[in-house]
Amino acid sequence: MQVTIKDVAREANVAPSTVSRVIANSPRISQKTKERVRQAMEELGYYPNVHARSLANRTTQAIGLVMPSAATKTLQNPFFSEVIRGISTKAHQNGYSLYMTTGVSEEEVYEGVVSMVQGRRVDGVVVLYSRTDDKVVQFLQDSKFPFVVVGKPFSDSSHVTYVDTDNYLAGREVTKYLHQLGHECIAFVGGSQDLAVTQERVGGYKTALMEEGLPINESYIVSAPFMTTGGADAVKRLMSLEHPPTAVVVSDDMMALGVMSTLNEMEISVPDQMAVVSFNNLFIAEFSSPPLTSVEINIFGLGFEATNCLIEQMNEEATPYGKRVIVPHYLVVRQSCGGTVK
Amino acid sequence: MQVTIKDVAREANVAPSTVSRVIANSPRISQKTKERVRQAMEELGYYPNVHARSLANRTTQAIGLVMPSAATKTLQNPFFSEVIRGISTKAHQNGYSLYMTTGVSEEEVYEGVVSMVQGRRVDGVVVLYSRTDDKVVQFLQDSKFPFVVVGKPFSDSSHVTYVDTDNYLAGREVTKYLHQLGHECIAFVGGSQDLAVTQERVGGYKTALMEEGLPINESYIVSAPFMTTGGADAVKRLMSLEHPPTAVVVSDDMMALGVMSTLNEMEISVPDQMAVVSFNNLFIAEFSSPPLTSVEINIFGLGFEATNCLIEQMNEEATPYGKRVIVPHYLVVRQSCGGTVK
DNA sequence: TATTTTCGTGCAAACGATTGCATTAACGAT
DNA sequence: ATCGTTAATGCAATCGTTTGCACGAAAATA
Repeated sequence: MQVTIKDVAREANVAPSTVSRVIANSPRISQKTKERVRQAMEELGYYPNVHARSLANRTTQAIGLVMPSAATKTLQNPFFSEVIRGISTKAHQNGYSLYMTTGVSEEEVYEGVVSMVQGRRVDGVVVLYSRTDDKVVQFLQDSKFPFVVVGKPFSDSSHVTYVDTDNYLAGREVTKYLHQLGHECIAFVGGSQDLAVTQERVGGYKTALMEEGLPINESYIVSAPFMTTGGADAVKRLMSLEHPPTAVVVSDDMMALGVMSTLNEMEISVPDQMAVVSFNNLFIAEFSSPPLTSVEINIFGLGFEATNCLIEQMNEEATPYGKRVIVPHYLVVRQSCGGTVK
Repeated sequence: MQVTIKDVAREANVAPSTVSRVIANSPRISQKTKERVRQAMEELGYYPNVHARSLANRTTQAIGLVMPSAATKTLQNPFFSEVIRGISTKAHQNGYSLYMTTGVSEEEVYEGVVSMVQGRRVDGVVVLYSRTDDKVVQFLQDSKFPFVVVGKPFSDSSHVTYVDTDNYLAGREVTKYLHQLGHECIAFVGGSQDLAVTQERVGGYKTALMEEGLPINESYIVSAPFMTTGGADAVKRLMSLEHPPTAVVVSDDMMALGVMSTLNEMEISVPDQMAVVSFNNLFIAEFSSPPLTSVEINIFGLGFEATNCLIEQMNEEATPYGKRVIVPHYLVVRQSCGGTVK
């Protein structure tokens, strides 16, 4: 049977309430009693029952994680391990632990969130993706529950707190970078169009083209829904154009891997015949051949900052509504873009 | 304020206990009442408070995850995302959710486990790594708490339930495969020596050499503690030997990536001058250049099966102690080993 | 019709903490 | 010696469920 607070109380010759106050380190308890109680806790190997505690003080010391549905391949992207590492680091520092539900469909994920919020299983939620018209964000907002989004939420983003990379800027920068290297025909390969990241990055890409006086060619913009495998189709489509591009901006390292692998099969050499630049700077970027030039977006930092905001919000130290944090990024130049094109 | 069971009871004109029984779908409640109550729940948007529930029935419907400490790079290995995907799929199917603590040091991880077990936060635990002399496994065993290990636990493995690949066999097979291709000088690059996987795989490797009548050359066996970067040192050491190997067994795809990248820098071509084979068959294996020949170990399945065992154990349907499940593996041949060496 | 079963429900005691308020003892001030 | 303070602790209600047992009504049996 479990050791309860009463056992400790009995052992230390005090009331349960006193033990509780010792746990909370209340100044109202004398030093002497505290020591006696602590000793008793030690001896009996007492650990407070978290559920009793949560029930009584209406707090859980847990943060909920909302991930894309387990069915999708998205989850395989090391991006997630890394955000979670950031989240869990900050969470741990502040004594929170992590809680996750999953579901195979979006509907199930949604149900999971609802019951974790309404069932008071967590004190706050980090949402790890953002797509157009998302029920989850809507729900969290309506129930006035503390939450923060990693990435830019679509709906009403002015009222929700989120942590993001300036993807628009990053998209613009890499495109300009390619132009500086001498490329005039620059394509864009992105993930699912209803992800905010994709839209932002493609937006930056277009702006850059305009600013540099290059034409925007819609057939240069392709989206490949399935991460790596999708890359293959995208590349084939691009290369079969009358004027195939000489450089390509890929919206994710994983996808870039797929793109390069396909180019390799087609015996198109990177970077000589095709420059490739991508985003996220996952550790595999360093070890691909050729090593990828990629935008470091500090994924760990995104998770860490998000959790930071969430904790502020839960403690009601937060700005009333809708704080946004932009984590800085920078381009890491490796070999996939080669040098200047003559 | 939260909607409680009492509110529902009032609304439906029954006692709270009846509502509770409706939730549990007890056969003792008439169909008519059930409907009335369900309607009331619907109307009020009732969700049971999980903590009250856990407190009352001493069950949490949650599974704890023990991961290597967040400090290590280990966590970046996509291996983890994939096991977790397996775990969460099975967990979700059976109405369990996942709970994780982390810590920066091993000590903190241990403390996390203790308080999650003693605090009754979870009903069972999946341990995602196994090293020599592990306090966590020891503790779980001593407290007779349901748990299962992914990978082989060292201590007293006969009494603990675990799910694993036959790493010994796999190590033997790939080594023989390389020998069949004509290689005589086969090296082994592994991760940390106190991980069970490493020891098993190296064991299989040695056995194969013996069985094939090849000498065991200790300087051919190197271990590289830090995943990818470590690969560099390992390769350099191997290539500076008087008789450098012509093939290498690498104990993990990630590390193999590092190895190939270093070989690439040293202008040693894979597979022409060096054959590389590795384990895990992560999706990146397919997209590296050259694509990696790797042992598919069904990581998702490991997680899934582990959770399955755990659930059996928690329901006390399990064999008393120490069940072991071996998930089958097979070699996926791609291009990193080339064809037969003359 | 009287008596026993069965069925459907309610009562109230757990589960293991927290916390507002009451209580007691000690102590200095009058 | 009495009173008002203050400091340290205890009492008991509360958090929102579950569940063993009791109870009354209806159905089945005698």
